[in-house]
Amino acid sequence: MAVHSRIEKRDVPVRKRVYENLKAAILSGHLGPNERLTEEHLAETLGASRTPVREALYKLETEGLIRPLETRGFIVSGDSKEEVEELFELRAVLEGYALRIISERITEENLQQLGAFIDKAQAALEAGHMGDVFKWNTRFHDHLHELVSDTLRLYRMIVDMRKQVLRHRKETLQSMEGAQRTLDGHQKILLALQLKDPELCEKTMREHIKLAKEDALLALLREHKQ
Amino acid sequence: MAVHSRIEKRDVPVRKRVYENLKAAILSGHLGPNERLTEEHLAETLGASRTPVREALYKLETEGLIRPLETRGFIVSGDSKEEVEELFELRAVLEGYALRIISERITEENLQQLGAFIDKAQAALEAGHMGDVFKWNTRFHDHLHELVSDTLRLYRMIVDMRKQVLRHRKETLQSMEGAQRTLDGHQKILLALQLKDPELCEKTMREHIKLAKEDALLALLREHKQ
DNA sequence: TATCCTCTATTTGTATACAATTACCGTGAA
DNA sequence: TTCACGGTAATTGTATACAAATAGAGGATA
Repeated sequence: MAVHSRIEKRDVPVRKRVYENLKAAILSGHLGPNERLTEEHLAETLGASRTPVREALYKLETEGLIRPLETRGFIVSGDSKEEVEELFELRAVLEGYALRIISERITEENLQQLGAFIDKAQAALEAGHMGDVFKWNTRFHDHLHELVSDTLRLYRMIVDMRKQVLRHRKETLQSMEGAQRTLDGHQKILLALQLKDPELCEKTMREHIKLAKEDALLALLREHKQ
Repeated sequence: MAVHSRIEKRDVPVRKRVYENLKAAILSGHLGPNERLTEEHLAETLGASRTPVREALYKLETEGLIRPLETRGFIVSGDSKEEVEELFELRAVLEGYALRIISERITEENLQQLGAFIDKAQAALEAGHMGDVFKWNTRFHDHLHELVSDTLRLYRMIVDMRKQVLRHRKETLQSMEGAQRTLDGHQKILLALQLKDPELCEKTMREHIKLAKEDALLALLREHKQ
């Protein structure tokens, strides 16, 4: 019967739980930039020993969410203008390339699905349901990403970076005109895909993400001012 | 026994030493693809405990050099045609973008340095010193990479991927005509940089790496045939 | 012989122990 | 006050211990 020990424990590894918790705390802003992280303290807080904590920390480091201090410990990566810019620039390059690949393998069904997401987002926008707009836009991107999930490196990089972007996007999509601009971008992307023009696809996606970069930078500026 | 505090130990962390050793073993082919890695065994072999070994393993995993087995342990990543292709395609994209950035900030001094590397490689080639050709070509790329070392993410990605490439390049540059082609590529890159044309820079670097991809694939094919 | 089961040896996940390093704070001298 | 120094606390690096999970090798049964 191999009963899993006692009652409560799920089968999810502690290391994973710690990692997810930390990541969530950072991305949600609950752990602010430049906040100091020590193994012991985290272990205590999260109810684990230092071993899984330290493994989670190293993973977060390679993902760029935290960075090692000169001597000891880590701090949450800041969101300086430079870092945000670099993040978006890289996304532009990688997702641009991804769209190029996608354009060579996309099916009619995929195209319809993407179109449906755009329509739903558009409808939500007109109804003023900003939360839904965000949801369908996210679906749009996720659907695209799934189409390169077999090119593992690329997929991982894109997903990693996209997760981090969410931190800088907290208040970006709030404005109606910003949301409309995003949707227009998605429409252009869909069109490029329909034309099955790799060059155009890459270019369009790059431009789309560069626009998002501008929004993120503006949001950052606003945040710092207040 | 417990006292290992004699004179011998350098200050380099065990974890780092283990990581370097493993990486070297994999990249040199000493640990072949699909070779199974278990923590205990590695720890014993490398004269360390499991803790640093396991940290090194996780790091190698995120770098793509090894991959986790379904249930337990890791294996050295294979070099299937698909993986090699993906690796080079991504390098083409990232290094292409890097060269675009570089073109906007490169100095006259840098240009001369790069030119000098090309000249030295050319001279070595004509003298038949293939080892030196390789060395100067490597310097050429390293010098370029240093110029984006401040954009940390990009730099890390590029350096990581380049390390892995070396594995597939063992016998690539052996042929004279292959080496000459590489050198011509470097010359074109330098020219694009001198023109300070970002678009051309990106395009040229992409093409250069795609050529290298073809070489690597040919070498792989040869290897598998024999 | 084939199949299923059980028991054991491996192997990993997590916790803990301990030594080495570094930061931090307080005290005393200039 | 400011600087220097010394000792203590905090923190990390590594090793080890132990429990949980899995694979693999017989052994029993048909």
